[in-house]
Amino acid sequence: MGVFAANGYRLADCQDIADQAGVGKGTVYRHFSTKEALFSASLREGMEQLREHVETAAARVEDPLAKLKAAFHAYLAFFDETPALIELILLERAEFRSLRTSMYFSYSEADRGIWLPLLQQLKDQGRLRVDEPDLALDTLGVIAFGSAVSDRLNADGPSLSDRAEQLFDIFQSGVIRD
Amino acid sequence: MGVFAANGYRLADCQDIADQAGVGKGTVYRHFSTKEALFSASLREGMEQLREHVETAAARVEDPLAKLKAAFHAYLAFFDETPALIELILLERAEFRSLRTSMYFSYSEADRGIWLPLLQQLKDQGRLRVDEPDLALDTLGVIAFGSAVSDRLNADGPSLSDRAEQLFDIFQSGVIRD
Amino acid sequence: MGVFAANGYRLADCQDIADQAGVGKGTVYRHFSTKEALFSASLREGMEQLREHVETAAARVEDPLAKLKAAFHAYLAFFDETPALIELILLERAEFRSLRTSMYFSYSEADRGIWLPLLQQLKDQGRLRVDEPDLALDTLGVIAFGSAVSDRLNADGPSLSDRAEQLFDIFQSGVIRD
Amino acid sequence: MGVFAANGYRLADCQDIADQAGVGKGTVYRHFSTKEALFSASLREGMEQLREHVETAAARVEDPLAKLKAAFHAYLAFFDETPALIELILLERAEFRSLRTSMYFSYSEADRGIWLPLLQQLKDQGRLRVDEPDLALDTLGVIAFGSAVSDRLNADGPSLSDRAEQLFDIFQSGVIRD
DNA sequence: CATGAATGAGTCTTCATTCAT
DNA sequence: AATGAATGAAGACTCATTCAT
Repeated sequence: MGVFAANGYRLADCQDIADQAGVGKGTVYRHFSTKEALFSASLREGMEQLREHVETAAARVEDPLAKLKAAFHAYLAFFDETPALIELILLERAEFRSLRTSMYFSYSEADRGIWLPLLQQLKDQGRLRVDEPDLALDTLGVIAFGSAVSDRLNADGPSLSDRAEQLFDIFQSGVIRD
Repeated sequence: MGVFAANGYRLADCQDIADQAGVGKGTVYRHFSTKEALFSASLREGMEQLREHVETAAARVEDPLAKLKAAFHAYLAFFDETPALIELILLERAEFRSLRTSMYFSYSEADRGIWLPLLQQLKDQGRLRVDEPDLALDTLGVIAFGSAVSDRLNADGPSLSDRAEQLFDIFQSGVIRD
Repeated sequence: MGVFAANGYRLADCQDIADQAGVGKGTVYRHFSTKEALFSASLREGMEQLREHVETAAARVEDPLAKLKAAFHAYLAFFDETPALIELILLERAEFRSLRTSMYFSYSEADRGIWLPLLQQLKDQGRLRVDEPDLALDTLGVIAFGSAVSDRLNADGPSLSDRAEQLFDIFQSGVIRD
Repeated sequence: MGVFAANGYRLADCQDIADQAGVGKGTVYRHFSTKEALFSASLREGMEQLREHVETAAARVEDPLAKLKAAFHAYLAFFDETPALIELILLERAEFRSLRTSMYFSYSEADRGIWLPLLQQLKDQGRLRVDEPDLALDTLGVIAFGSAVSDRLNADGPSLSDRAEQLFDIFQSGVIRD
C-alpha cells in the first residue's frame, strides 16, 4: 500500500488507484479516510525518500562544496528515477490550491538547517564569492527544482543526471569569464 | 473575453468563467468549443504577453550580456505581476497530462532563436567561460522558470524582482571565488 | 416539480425521483440543493395542503363542535387520499432523527391558535365535560394522528373516512354509558 | 446480544451494533444472517416485553373496565421507559416498506383475543354506550399508539404517564357533557 | 446571436456482508 | 467459535456541454 508514489498517480479514479494497488476500493478507504489524505501520504512518502536519498549521498563526502555537489547530483538522479514525485508536487498546487504552503517547500525549509551550514563553512573559509550564503543556497535549490520541473514539462530533453555536472559547474563558477 | 489569464483562473467552473467575463455560459461556447480550448487560448495569450514583455525589455539594450540580463529581469518582473500564468503552466501539466509537450516549452524552444545568438556572440567575443552556449542558455532558463515556480509554491518568499539581481549575478559569476 | 409528495417517495434513489418527475438528475439539484432539502419541501407542501384542506372544511360550519367534527372528517379524508404524507412524516423521524422537532408538530403547534378557541367556546357555553380545553384538543389530535398512522401500518383496515364518524362519536361521548 | 431494543438503535452502523454489544462484527452475523433479521429480532423482543408488561398489569385487577384502564396505563408507562420501541416500530415502516404488515399490528391483532372479551363483557353488563366493542377497542388502541408516537415526534410534551389518566377519562366518557 | 435551464456521465465515499486467520 | 480486514455495490452530488427560446 506504500507504493502509490511509484505510479503516475495523476488525477486518478479512486477505483483505478485501488486496482493499481491490487485491493478493493473499500480497502483504500480503510487506510486513508480521503482521497486527499492518500495523496498527501504519497507526497510525503516521496519527500521522505528524496530527503534520505540526498542526505545519504552527501554523507559520503567531507568537503562542504563536494557535499553540496553530491547532494545536487543525488537530487537530480532521484528525479530521473522517480519523476512521479515532481508530478505530485505540481498536482498538490493544482488541486489543493487552498493549502497555505506546499509540502515541497515545507521540506525545503526544514532542510535548510542541513545545507546552510555548508555554505557558511565555505564563507568562513573565504571560498564564497557572494556575501549571503542564504542566497547561494536558494539559487542552488532553484536550479535543482527548476531543472526537475522543466524535465517533466519537456519530455524530449536530456536526462537530469547528464546535465547535473554542467549545471553545478555554472552554479559554482558562472558562465562569464573573469 | 481575452482577459482570462488575468484572473486566478485555476480549474474554474465554466459558470464562473462566464460570470467573470460578464456573458452567458452559452456565449463562451460560441467562442471556444471546449473548456480545454478556452484554457489553451488563455495560456497562449499569457505566453504571448510574456514573450512581448521580455523582448521589449531586451530591445532597449545592445550588449549581449546586458540584453540577457534585461530579459531575465523582465521575465521575473512579469511573473511578479502575472502570477496567474505560472498557475496556468502548472495546470496544463496537471490537467492535460496526455499532451505531448507543454506550451511553455514550445514557446521556450521557439525563442531559442532569439537568445542563443546572444550567447554565441559572447562566446565569439571570448567572454564565455563555458564551452556550450546552449547549456548556458538552458541554465538561465531553468533559474528563471524555477524561481517563478518556487515563488508560487512558497507564498512567503521575497518578490521575484527583488532577487533578480542576485540570481543573475550568480548565473554570471558563480558562487565560488576564483 | 411540486408533486413529490404525491408519489410514495420512500427512501428513493435521487435518480428515481428525477425519473419520476420526468427530468434529469441535475435538474432536481438545480431546484433543491440537497436530497434533504427536497424532502423537506415535499413534506412542507403536504402539510400546507393538509392545513388548507382541513381549514376549508371547517369554514363551512358555524357551531364549534360541528367545526371540530368537520375538521376531523376532513383530516382523515385527506389522508385517505394522500397517504404519502403520513409516510413523509414518519420518514422525517426515521431519517433526520437529529432534527429538533418534527415538522408535523410544528404545524400542529401553530394551528392550536385556530382550534383551541373552539373548545374554549364550548367550555364557555357549558358544553364541555372536561376541565381543560387544551387536553381535549390534544386528545382529538392524538386520535386523528394515531388513526392515520395506524392506517398506514395496517394495510388491511377499513378506510379512515369510514371510521371517522364513530371515532368522533367516542371522542364526544365516550364508550361508557353514563 | 438480546439488549438491542434498549439502546436508541436507529439505523445504526453494523459496526456500532457490534461495538455496543461488545463483540466482533462477525459474531453478530453468526447469530443473525442479516441486519434486517437482527432488526426484526429486536423489534420482536420489544413487542414481547410490551405485551408482558401490559398483561401483567392487567392481571392484577378484575373488573373489565379497570383491566382496560390498567392495561392502558401500563402501555403508556412502558413507552415512557422504552421510547426506543416506538422508534423501531416507525423504522420498520420507513426502512422495510415492502413488508406486508407491520409487526406492531401483527401483535395488536393477535392480542385482540385478550382485550376484546373485556369489552364484550362490558357490553353484556349493559355498561357500553357504543354498539360495537370492536370499534371501542380500536379507538383505545389508536389513542394509546397515537400518544406514544406523538410523544416521540414532539420532544417537549409532558410524559405519557402523566396524561394517561385524562386520556382514559375521555375515552370513557367523552369531552362533551351529556 | 445570446442565454441559462436541463442534462447525465463520472466520482468520491459508505457500509452490509464475507471469509481467512 | 470469534474476529475484523477486505470487498464492491449503491448512491448523492458536480459540472462540462447542449439546445430551445
